[in-house]
Amino acid sequence: MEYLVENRVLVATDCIIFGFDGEELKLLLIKRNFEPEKGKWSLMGGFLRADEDLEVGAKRILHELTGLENVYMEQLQTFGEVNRDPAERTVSVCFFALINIHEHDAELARSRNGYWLSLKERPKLIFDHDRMVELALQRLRYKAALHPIGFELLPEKFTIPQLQRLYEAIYDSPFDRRNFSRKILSTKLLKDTGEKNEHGVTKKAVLYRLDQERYQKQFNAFLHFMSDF
Amino acid sequence: MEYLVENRVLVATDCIIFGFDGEELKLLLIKRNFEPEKGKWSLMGGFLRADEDLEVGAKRILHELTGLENVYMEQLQTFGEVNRDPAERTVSVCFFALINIHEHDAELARSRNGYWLSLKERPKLIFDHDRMVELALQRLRYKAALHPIGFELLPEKFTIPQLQRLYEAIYDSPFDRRNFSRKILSTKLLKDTGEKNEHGVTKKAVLYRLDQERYQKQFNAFLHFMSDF
DNA sequence: CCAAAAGTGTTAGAAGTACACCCATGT
DNA sequence: ACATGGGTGTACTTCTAACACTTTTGG
Repeated sequence: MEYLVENRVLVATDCIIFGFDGEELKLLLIKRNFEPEKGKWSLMGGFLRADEDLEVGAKRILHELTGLENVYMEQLQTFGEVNRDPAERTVSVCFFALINIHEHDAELARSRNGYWLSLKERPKLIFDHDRMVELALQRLRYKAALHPIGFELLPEKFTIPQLQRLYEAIYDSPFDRRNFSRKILSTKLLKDTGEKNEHGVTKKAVLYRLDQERYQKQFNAFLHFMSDF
Repeated sequence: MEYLVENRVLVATDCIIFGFDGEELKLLLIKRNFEPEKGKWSLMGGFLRADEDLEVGAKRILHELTGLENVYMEQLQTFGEVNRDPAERTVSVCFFALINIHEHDAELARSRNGYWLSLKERPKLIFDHDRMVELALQRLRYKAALHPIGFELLPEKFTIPQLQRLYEAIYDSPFDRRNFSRKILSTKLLKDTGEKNEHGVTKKAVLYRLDQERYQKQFNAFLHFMSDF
């Protein structure tokens, strides 16, 4: 009795894609050139296929826009209000992804009408996508305060001041340089590469890379990153 | 093209219902007297109706088993592997609930074949329900270390030793009495009722109640509860 | 030589942890 | 009077937060 076709709904996946350009957090958003809501901005999304695992579907959708695989991606929440999509009953399982903004396939993104927009100054999005972004930001802040996920947004080699600018962007507030660097180094998650940043216009900063082994081990260890948060 | 009936799936809701009997954490589980998997144990679940918001559906399903409303309930995660339900493609949005075990409608639960079983010694559950319980416990531990949600599992008036036994059950490890009580009281979330526990066989402990006003305010404030965690 | 960003150390206060003694109650 | 569990204080250690000077580099 409960297995009626009328009770089946479309399951969609929407993806909040974060990037960092060295100055501020960005979102990869779609300027829709298709119906519904053509011409408006939305998250990247798509429908789950009948023969596809949920996580696989989410990764497929991310891949279709960025060309990337093996990306940090986490399930955020499922949105299921009856009228969230005016066209048809659709339940959306949201994911958020952290990617290195310089590594994605920019042409592919552009061909799908994807644009990197400032998180803070983003346009209004369709449906309940604004709520999704809000929640994703909240989750990112929460998570990044306790777990070392920020690195996912940076290139392989990065400096501590770069990392600090990232955290300042995430929390939209400044941190003390000395305390920040001490705290980060005390986690032992960074390895000195011996190299120095060539792009600096002043004193060149030391480039670090993640200590992958420790990173894997400590990932769920519940560090205490941003105490001021 | 994507709006095919074949791409529609059933959306179910499963609910991990936690309770605390003063000694250990319990789960409200269903001994299935219906197909599929008749005779086996499962979480309480049901299908989302086509005209029903997701959260409303989850609350309906919880209500059908416990008779309770206004329960602490939080979305856990959505499980969507293709073959998770062998009978038909079903995506399950999981919720977990914290309830005061003495307040639910025991007859109603029994009439639906609901039984409170020990979390630690629970039987194997059907489908991917064991994973759901694991994840729910993990989330409960995570959350309870930072937010004051434990109170949801206790009666309106409770003693600090009771609260401590609850936290010890959640983390399956002992805490120091003196530090625990100092830490809890320092949050200012408890109000002394002036009454004392009548059930004690030795010294009677002071009964507290939540300071609702502060509770609401501080709920998202990111306290640091169990530092030993 | 000046401006701009990187690197580093110290100190005071707060919070966390470990630990011991006294009190109230029922048997 | 004794066993059981409740209540409280103190000292030690660790973490956090605030803060200033020196170094490197390009222009």
